[in-house]
Amino acid sequence: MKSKKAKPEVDSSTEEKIKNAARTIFHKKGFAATRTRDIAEEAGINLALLNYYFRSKEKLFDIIMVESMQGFLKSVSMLLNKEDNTWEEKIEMFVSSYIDFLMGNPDLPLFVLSELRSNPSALISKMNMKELLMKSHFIKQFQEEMKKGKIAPMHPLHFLMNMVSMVIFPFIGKPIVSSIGDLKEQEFVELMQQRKKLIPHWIKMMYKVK
Amino acid sequence: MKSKKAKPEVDSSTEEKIKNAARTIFHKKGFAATRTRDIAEEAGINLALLNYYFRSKEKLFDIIMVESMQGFLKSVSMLLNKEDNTWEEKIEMFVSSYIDFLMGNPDLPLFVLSELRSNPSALISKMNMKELLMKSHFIKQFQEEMKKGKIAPMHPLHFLMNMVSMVIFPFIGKPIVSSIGDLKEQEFVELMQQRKKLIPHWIKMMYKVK
DNA sequence: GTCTATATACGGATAGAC
DNA sequence: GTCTATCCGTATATAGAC
Repeated sequence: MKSKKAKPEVDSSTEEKIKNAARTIFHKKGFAATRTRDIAEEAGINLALLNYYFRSKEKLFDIIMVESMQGFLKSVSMLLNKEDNTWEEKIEMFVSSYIDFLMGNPDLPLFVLSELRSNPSALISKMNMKELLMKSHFIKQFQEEMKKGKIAPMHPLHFLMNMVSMVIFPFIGKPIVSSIGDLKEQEFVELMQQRKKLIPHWIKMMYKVK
Repeated sequence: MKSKKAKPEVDSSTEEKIKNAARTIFHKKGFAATRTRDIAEEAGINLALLNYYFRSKEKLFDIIMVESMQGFLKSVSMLLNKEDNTWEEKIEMFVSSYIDFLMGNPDLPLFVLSELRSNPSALISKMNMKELLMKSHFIKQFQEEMKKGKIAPMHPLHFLMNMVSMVIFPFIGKPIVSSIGDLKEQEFVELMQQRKKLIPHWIKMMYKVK
């Protein structure tokens, strides 16, 4: 779109301001419900500038979407592929850092998952997550434990789904959860903090062979 | 909208056809991305008829939304308030019936949760889920177990979130999950069938006091 | 690069014939 | 009740001045 200057500007160049505004609003409302006017206003610039920098709403959206997917998956894959920790340690690190990440990006999971529904194969196929996750060192460790008989045998996907779901779901269901539990924002945060310790504990318990 | 006939027609009256079409498309694409023209086409009728029966897109949407919320919560609250089973039995019944329900309505959870984000307090406040769930017989049973020291003490919300998330998340994340695991539709179904037995087992394990 | 003004397209809703 | 044709608001995108 625009060539980088030799001396890069501060992070709030016009282009960055638009991207940040777009990220905020796309995450909150999704592609279809977002109006470019709202992005322009949020960014404090004029509507025409948005098209000057990004040509179209779709193009801007694609950029945000790719970055969001990367953020969504980065911490997962990074941790899962470290070779120098036990799988229990990795779970602790993953759960803790992912909850922190989601506290700063609470709208991201619902955004990614619901946009993926409208747009099934397009992006997913590009980033081959199968290799990334199913053949990761972490999954291998997990399969080792099964061989040793220390945890019950099952498809590794169950394990992955359970861990990720327990971390992510409270953020996806935040409105309902807060309503059911009658939680103020601060109380929600406290519950999430508790889960950093609780989830790894639960995971260690739940797969034990009797 | 339209007064019921004394002899009710078959289920595929025009009004029902439109509602069914609307449900399908709203669930798949959400409110903003759905065009009334698509609903009309899916229903096999003309666009004008849609407005004749439901006045506006919003009105039609509200009807679908309320029904969806009820479906989304009905099986939860029904089972949780039965008085004549142990909590372990209730978990088994809930998980099994809810997974079956979601197999027939795979798009419903993501639909409800993402529309709730745009429309926070509107509907949620109407159906007071706090009373329904937190004061349910099921939660009381759970709290009894904690008093007896049979399961570790914690906020009941953790328990609720974990159970619901393990059931729902695979459906919400189906595109990603299927991509990661390289699953065909049939394989996905098999995994879900397995979870009917696995989730109750995991839940019994994970809260045990050492 | 940034703005104002405007062209153009699209989607929801209605008028009116049958 | 159901259709065709059309209106009209809204949102994206562009032209053109500064």
